Amino acid sequence: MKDQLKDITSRDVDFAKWYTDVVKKADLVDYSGVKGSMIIRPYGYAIWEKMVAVLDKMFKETGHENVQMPMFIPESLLNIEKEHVEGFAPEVAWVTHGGNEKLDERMCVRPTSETLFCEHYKKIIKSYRDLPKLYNQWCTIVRWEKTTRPFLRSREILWQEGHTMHATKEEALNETIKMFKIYEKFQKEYLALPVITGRKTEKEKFAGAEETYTIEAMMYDGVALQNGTSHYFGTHFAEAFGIQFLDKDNKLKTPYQTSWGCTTRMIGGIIMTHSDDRGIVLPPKIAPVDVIVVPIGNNDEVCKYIDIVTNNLKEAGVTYKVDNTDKTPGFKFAEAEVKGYPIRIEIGKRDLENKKITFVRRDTLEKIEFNIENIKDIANNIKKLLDTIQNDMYNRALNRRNSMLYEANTMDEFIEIANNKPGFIKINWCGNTDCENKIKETTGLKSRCIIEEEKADGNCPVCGKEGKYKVYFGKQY
RNA sequence: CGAGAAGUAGCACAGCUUGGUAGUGCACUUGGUUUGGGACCAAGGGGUCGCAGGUUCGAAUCCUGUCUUCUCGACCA
Repeated sequence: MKDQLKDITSRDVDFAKWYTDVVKKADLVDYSGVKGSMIIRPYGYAIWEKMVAVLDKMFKETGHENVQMPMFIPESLLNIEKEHVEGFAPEVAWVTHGGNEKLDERMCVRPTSETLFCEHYKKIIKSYRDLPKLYNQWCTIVRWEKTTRPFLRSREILWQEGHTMHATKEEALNETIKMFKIYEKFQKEYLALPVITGRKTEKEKFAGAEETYTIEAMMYDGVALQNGTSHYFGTHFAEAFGIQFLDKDNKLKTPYQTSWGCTTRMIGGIIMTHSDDRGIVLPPKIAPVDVIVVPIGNNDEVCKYIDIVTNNLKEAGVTYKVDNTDKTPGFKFAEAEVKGYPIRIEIGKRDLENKKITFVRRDTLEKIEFNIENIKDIANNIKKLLDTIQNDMYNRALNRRNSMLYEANTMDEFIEIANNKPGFIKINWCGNTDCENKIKETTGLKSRCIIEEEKADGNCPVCGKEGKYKVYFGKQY
């Protein structure tokens, strides 16, 4: 068995090249003629569909409803909330009309839809009885990024954005945390990503937000990937848009707002966390197909067992595909590995003569012999193995991440680690943006998040003053 | 947006220096033999050389512009 597939650059030789190689080889995306606008191919889109199905269910179970808002935002509407416009100004894409019709007003393609939702909420929120409003939309947005990479950074972004309005501050804060926790649960349990979660610093939070909570995943190379955010806006937008409601006490009040979003970037996150030199490795819970069945040789006995196995899998709700192409087994194995099907079942006459079928785990490439006398039990065994793979993938990623977490008490220590070791560095931070900026200037590292469950127990390595928070710093994609 | 590299068949590339009929390998199609880690034989199909100008009798090749992709920075989910 060759260690590395044809045409895939080794992960440890050139991580960036490896990433684009596996993404292409697994047929997840293709480039289009438009910079930063990738074509998501059927297999890549199937992964997104699985993510959408799980998340959408979680959103609906927590009372959210889906809507579809306009794609264009008039300039005057975008400009209503000041911090928001300033934050987004550099990456907004403006629309010009090529025909004879003159646009009365410049419009942009939505970079995010807070303003559109606010305009709508102003119309439909009159009473405390209208609250909360818990809306979400699945759509694409446009942010004019300068450098683009498939899934990690594109100009057209496929995502989900939730926008909610609440009668009280407490309720809105709860919503912000609730959705943040849903993202965390989803990424840990389904994507097998051992994410680090916390609050963004003043410098790093979303334009216009009072608080931003973030999901930070660490990739194989120790670089951070921000995989989802949940924002609490207070009444910033609501005030700017003049949204008010009459409360039970007959007083006019301003509602409190949140928004939260995650994107196809998560697909990039899975790949950069779990995959290897042979191709992508998908966590079973998000893989479009659980099992690839590879027949070897072609005789009645093999066909018979293909039928038995697939019928059992079907009944048990395990998704599968049979590779009936006339390629050689070696080709099929390699193909199955590039695509990252969690389990491969090999059914061949040589095995059948010995009363067995072979399972191969994609994550470890371990071969497991299964006795065909227990064939009725095959689906249960596969289900158990899928669970094991899911757990093992999470634990391996967790161990790897933990091995790249560091602490620094002095600036010298910080610089030493930043220059020599990939990963995140934890410090006691005084809370001053100047210190954050200084770290960025000297090492290029930015704050990932404030760790809420840990208390500061030392001084800020930059200014030497008493630390207020524990904060992770790291490079990011 | 700054620095660098690349774009020739679906993919990987050669040809360019020194302008003169578009090449190789893999993939694809058909027929046959094969089948436990990327099979073999035979016959075939497919490209206005990223795009637009220019120089020239003649441009994949020289010149200018432009678009896309990759790498490294700065900016961001």
